Amino acid sequence: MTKNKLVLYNSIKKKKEVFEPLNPPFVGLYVCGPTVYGDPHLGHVRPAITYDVLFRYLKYLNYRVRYVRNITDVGHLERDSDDGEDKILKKAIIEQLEPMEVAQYYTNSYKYQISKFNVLPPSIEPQASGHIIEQQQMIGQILKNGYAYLKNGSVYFDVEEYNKKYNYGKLSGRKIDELLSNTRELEGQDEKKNSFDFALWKRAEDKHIMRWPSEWGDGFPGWHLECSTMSTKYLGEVFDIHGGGMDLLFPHHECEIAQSTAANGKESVKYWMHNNMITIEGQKMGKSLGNFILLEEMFSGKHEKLEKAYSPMTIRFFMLQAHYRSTLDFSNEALQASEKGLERLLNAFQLLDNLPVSEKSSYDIETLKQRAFNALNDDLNTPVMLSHLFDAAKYINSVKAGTESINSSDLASLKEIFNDLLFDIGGLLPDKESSSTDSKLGEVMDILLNLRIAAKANKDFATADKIRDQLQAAGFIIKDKKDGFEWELKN
RNA sequence: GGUCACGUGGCCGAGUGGUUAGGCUCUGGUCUGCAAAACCAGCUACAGCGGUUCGAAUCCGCUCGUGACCUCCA
Repeated sequence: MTKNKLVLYNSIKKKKEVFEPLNPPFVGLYVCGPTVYGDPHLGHVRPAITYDVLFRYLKYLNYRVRYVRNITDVGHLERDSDDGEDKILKKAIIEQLEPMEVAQYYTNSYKYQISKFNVLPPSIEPQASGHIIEQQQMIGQILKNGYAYLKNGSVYFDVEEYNKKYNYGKLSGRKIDELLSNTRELEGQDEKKNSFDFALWKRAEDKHIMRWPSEWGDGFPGWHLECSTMSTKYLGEVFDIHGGGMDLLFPHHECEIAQSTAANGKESVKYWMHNNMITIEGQKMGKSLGNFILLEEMFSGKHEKLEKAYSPMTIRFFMLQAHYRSTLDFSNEALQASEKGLERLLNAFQLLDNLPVSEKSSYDIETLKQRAFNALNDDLNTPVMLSHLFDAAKYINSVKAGTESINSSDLASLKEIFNDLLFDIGGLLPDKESSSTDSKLGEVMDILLNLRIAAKANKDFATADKIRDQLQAAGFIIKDKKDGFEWELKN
C-alpha cells in the first residue's frame, strides 16, 4: 500500500487537494456520460478512461465506490430558444425512427465500443428518460424556493435571483454582468428574464414527439437538469467527486451547481474534476467540428487520417501516456509510438516468468514502487507512473541479459507492481491481442508460417524468403520469434 | 470582444527554482541464415525579450503564437 495520500486537482478551487471522502470508506463518483445521438468517437474515450483509472485506483485503495455515469437520451436542446427540437429528436426525424429507438441504438453502440477499452462498467448507468418524475420534483423544489419562474409552459432558472444569495459562476469564474454583455442575442429569448437564464422544463410543441406530461403542461426537461437530479438521487445531496470533460465546465456544470444549490440549499460536490480534450491537428476533436474519428474507424483503420488500425489497448495506453488535464494531440506517429511502447512493457512483463534469480538484487524495487505510486497519488499522473515501469522494463531486460540481478522476493514484488499498476489500475490487458479477429485467416497464416519454419529448419531459405516476401507484398508484417512467429495485418 | 489555459529536443509528452523524465524516431552496436522484431548504447530541449535570484525551462512583466469556453459537445 502507499504511504502518501491521493491528491486531486479540484477545478472549483483551482488547486490540488488531498482527497478525503465525506463518509469513508464510501466514495460517490458522478461523471457526465454521452449524449446518445451518434456513434462514439475518440473524444468519448478520454473521460471514460480517465475516470475508469480513478474508479480502479479508488477501489485499489480500498474505498467502496459508487460510480454513476449517466446516459443522456433526452433533453439536450440544440439551441436554448428553438422550438423544442432536441438532438435526439432531430436525428429521429432524419432517420424516420422512434426517438427512443435512436437513443437505444447509440446507447448500445457506446457501451459496446467503450467496453473494448477494458473500461469497467459504472455501478449505475442511469438514463435521463427514466428520471422525468425526479426531474419534475426538482423543478418543483427550485420553483418553491423562488429560483425559477414559469413562462408559457416552460420553466426557467432565475440566475439573477440565485446570484443574490449564492454565487453563479463560482466554478467557471464567470461574472453575471460579463455574461450579460457577451451572450449572443438569440431568437425567442423574450420568454426569459435574462439571456443567461436556462430552461429547467421546456414546453413541447405539437409536433414534438418526445414529451412528458407535467403540471406545467406537456414538455421535456432542460439540458442541465438530469445530472443534478440523478447525482442527488443516487449519491445524495452532497457527494465526493464530479467528473466530466472541460468543455462541460460552462455552462453545464455551472448550471448543475446552481440547480442543486437552489433545490437543496447546499453545495453538492466536494471535488470537481475535468479531463482535457483530444485534439487533432491542434483543434479539439468534436462532433460539431466534424473532425472526429469514430471508434470503429480507429479499430479498422478505415479513415483518411489513419495510416493503420489501432487496437483499443494501444489507444488506452496512448491516453495514459498523457496527463488527463493536458490536451492530447492525435497523430499516427504518436499512436504508433504508444503501440510500440506498450509492447515493450508487455514483453518485459512476460519475461518476469522465467528470469534467473540471484541472491541479491542490483536494483531498488521498493523505491521504484514508491515513486510509481507517488506519481499516481499526484493527481493521477499516469505518464510518470508509466515512465517508472519503463525503467523497470529496462532493468528486467538487463537481468535477462545477465548484466543485472534480482532476488526472488524482488521478483515477486516486481510482478505485483506490474499487475497492480499496469493491469489492475491502468486497466490494460496483459495478453497481446490476436492479430486478426478472423480465425480462418489465422488458421491459414499458421499453415503458411509453419511451412516457412519447416523450410528454415531445412536451410531452404529460398522457400522461406519466398513465403515471407509474398506475404509482405500482400500486406502482412511477419516477425520471427525465438520459438515461432508473429504476424499482423498492415492496413 | 470577454474569460481561462498553453507554447519543452525530429514527433508525442512529464516536470514548476539547482538533479538523466519517459516513450517513439534517428544513429551505432548485439543477436538471428538474411530482413524485420527484440535487446544495448548514443542524441541534453524548454517561443522571444527583459526582470527577480548565488542559480530559472520552472517565479514576475511584456511581446509573439496556439487552443478552449462564452451555443450542443467528452
